[in-house]
Amino acid sequence: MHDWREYDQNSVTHSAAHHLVAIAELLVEFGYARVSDVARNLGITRGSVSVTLKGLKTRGLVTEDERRFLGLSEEGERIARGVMAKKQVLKGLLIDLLGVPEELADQDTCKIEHLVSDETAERASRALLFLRSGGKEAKAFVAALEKFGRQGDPDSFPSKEVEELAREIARETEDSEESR
Amino acid sequence: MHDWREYDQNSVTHSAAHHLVAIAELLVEFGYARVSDVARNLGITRGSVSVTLKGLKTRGLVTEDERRFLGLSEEGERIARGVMAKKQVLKGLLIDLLGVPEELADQDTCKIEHLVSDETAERASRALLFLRSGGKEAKAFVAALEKFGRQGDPDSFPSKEVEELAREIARETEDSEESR
DNA sequence: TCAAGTTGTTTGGCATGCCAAACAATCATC
DNA sequence: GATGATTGTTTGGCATGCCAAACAACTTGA
Repeated sequence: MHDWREYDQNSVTHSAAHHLVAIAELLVEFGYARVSDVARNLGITRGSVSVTLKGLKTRGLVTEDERRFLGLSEEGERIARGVMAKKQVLKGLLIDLLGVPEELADQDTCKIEHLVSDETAERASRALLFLRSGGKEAKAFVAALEKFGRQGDPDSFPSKEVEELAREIARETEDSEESR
Repeated sequence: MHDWREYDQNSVTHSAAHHLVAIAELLVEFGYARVSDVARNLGITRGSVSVTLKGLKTRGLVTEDERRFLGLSEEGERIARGVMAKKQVLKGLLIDLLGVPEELADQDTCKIEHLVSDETAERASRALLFLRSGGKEAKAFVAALEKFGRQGDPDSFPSKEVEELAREIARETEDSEESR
């Protein structure tokens, strides 16, 4: 049995994460954030934001002053920073390592940003830092990978080659599970 | 404004994807799949599965014979294969490239498997195939990355270093957006 | 000042996706 | 063939998260 339903069993839901990030971004960009601003930023109605933020205030993640300006608690800011950092790192890795177009990298990471574990994100950061360190192994790898990538015919996913690869990985994983 | 709500705007939802994959897996492993088997595999009740599959049958993704044995239509199997292949490829990349422990790689990819675009998955496949091709650039890169990774102190995510990296990427992205 | 716009909230509605409980139908075993 | 277990379905309930609409409380500009 898979624990697959953990997909939103993080400290905050996908929705909450985005509300927090929106506030953080607005604070940086404009110096303030109100319900309307968050709604505009997320592309949803003020009513929805109002309701969601009520919960986040109760949970002590979001603050509001007497002039209805929103802020983030220490915890709220920590979460927002974590989500934002994950997104940027993953996006950077997709672009720099895999050569994904920026637009698409943005879409993909937007969906998965808050789902990736801290450890995986940390490791991704290391890889990206290494890639950007300009070391010769990094340069050689990216160059060789790009050349290698061109060999593939980009028909619809998954290609037969990829399916074979997937089967291989599945076999390996099963083996290691059996030996437990 | 972000298009962040596209996170389940794929051809199938996270839930549906898992139902399809469960059927596919059961068919391979046992040769048949019934509602109960799917429920057990997913860790949810038979009632929930019954309701969900009703929809998937209507949409022509799942079939059922007179003995209540479930099957996948061509389209359903295509989707299931795609999701499974994405998961395996991403998992392989996390393990082989980033050195993520298998258990964690499994958890992470389980959450994001059906959210990643075909193109990104295809590129990830290329990278993994290259890594496994045994070329000298690949070996040198993995070795150097592992060494490089050890330099970091794995405190809580995101470390200051990672935050700085994230800010850098954000700056680059903003620049490219402005110049549009 | 007062009409018009902006803001935040509340409410009822909808969709997804899960559960538990009650059923009916089928199998299995003695 | 009766008993008990397994199977699939239906139903009402709950939680999340969105919308639209109606509202009250403000700004703001002519």
